[in-house]
Amino acid sequence: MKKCQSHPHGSPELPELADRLRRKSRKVTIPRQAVLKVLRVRRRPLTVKEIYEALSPSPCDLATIYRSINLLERMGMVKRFDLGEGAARFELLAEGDDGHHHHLICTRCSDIVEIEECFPEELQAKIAQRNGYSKVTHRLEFFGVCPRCQ
Amino acid sequence: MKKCQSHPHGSPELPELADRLRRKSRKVTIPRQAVLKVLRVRRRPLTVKEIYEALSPSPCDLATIYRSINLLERMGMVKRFDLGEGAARFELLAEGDDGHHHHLICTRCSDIVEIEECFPEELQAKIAQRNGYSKVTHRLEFFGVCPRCQ
DNA sequence: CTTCTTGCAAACACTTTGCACGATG
DNA sequence: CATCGTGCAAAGTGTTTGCAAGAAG
Repeated sequence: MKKCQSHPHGSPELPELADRLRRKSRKVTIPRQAVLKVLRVRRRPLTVKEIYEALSPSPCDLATIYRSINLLERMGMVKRFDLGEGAARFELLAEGDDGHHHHLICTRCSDIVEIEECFPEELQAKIAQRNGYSKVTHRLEFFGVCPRCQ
Repeated sequence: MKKCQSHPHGSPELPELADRLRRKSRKVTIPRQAVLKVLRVRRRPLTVKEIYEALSPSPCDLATIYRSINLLERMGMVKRFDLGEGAARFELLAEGDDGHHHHLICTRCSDIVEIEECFPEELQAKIAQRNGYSKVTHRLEFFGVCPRCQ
């Protein structure tokens, strides 16, 4: 009797995720479903350790989470972010979404807000051109002190 | 008979660096001078391993490089960059320079170009304000394919 | 001669991998 | 039942730390 939430935040539902796995002839296993579920329920980008802890009291091996998350990343279902904390963070991606967006992170409590703004395209084009680079993208994250930590 | 180069790229000279150390009552040791020298001669941000290799055939311990670089960072003489490669990179800072700038990195050969453009201030202010964050900065790096790798 | 640094080795945190057992399709 | 995934343990990075020997001021 599971509630049929309509994609809050654009998060795909679990059955859809299972489908995506099957379509690529990947097995839909307990750990993979669990990882997807955690990523879907928690909104902010999670570290592997956070996923692991969210999975207890019936956790799976850390190695399994790493393998799952890497698979999901290769399949384009999950996006990896490096917020410079030493550990990578992962976010669920809606189908077709390339996941390009940025975050604002509280340097005190690690609260994370998703940001819609992006680096201006014309400016990036100018940078690419001036240096003769092609296929230029960027990685951009903001840091500050959140309201509650001030 | 060392050439008295005038700060290319704004890099401080070695004696000046030694002075900065002494002023903070830190000892001017062989390894520290060596690390500073490597950072000064090579222009691009270097990893600890690169510094280590540049130091051979008379290298010092890796731990010493880590300790030196951390000290120099705390003293504001060196700036750490996380370009998402797993290993941090370090650049020499001119005195007074906070080192805030960005890079364009070739995803094929890891060539690194320094970029003068920055994320627009008004936009950043807007982001900070909308989310109630204070003291907001950003980390921004560009990735692409350099002319030679295309 | 006192204090700070170094080298070495061990310890750490995050992540990956080899292999035999186990579950999925 | 063939294939793929898991748990476990070990190994691999990048980085830090404890400690005794050594160098700088």
